[in-house]
Amino acid sequence: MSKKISNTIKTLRFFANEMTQQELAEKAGVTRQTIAAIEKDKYSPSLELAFKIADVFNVPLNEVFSYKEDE
Amino acid sequence: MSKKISNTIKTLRFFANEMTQQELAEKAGVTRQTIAAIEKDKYSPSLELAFKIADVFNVPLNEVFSYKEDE
DNA sequence: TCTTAATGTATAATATTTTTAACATTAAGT
DNA sequence: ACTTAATGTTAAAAATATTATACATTAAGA
Repeated sequence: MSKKISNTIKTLRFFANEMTQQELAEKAGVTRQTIAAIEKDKYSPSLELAFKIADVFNVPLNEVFSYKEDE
Repeated sequence: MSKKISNTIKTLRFFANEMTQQELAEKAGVTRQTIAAIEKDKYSPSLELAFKIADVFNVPLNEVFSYKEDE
């Protein structure tokens, strides 16, 4: 009944030449812990950070984050 | 040189039978002030709220929010 | 086996978003 | 002119995201 945000960051990192969390963090302008927390769904990022992460991978935001019913 | 988030909430409200800020706020589960602040670019919402707002209008997130170079 | 890079995790401090409450202004209808 | 709904706006509190620091674990290579 309720929707949740999920993401494909780990996969995207893997296909981006196995980019590390650290590298992604630097390119997105945040710390490694922030990336780790988001990857593990500890919390959902700000819209701005979501856009920045998508930009790093050169994909639209909806290829990184989706909002769907959680099964 | 820097990117900024902009949104089309006001327009979307207008085309959604002139939905008020108050109605949108209720449907998105936030207060009217939050909608007003976002409409006026006082700050960018959380990713979750961005998704909820898009859901209210039944459009993808990128039809509500965009992240582009500011002129 | 030893090192090292990468990741997992936790906690307290800081920053940002969101709420609550309040009052002002605008536009429309009567 | 009066009323009312909608919006503009502000300030302080509460909630959530992010940082900084620190230490543990894992996997891979020398």
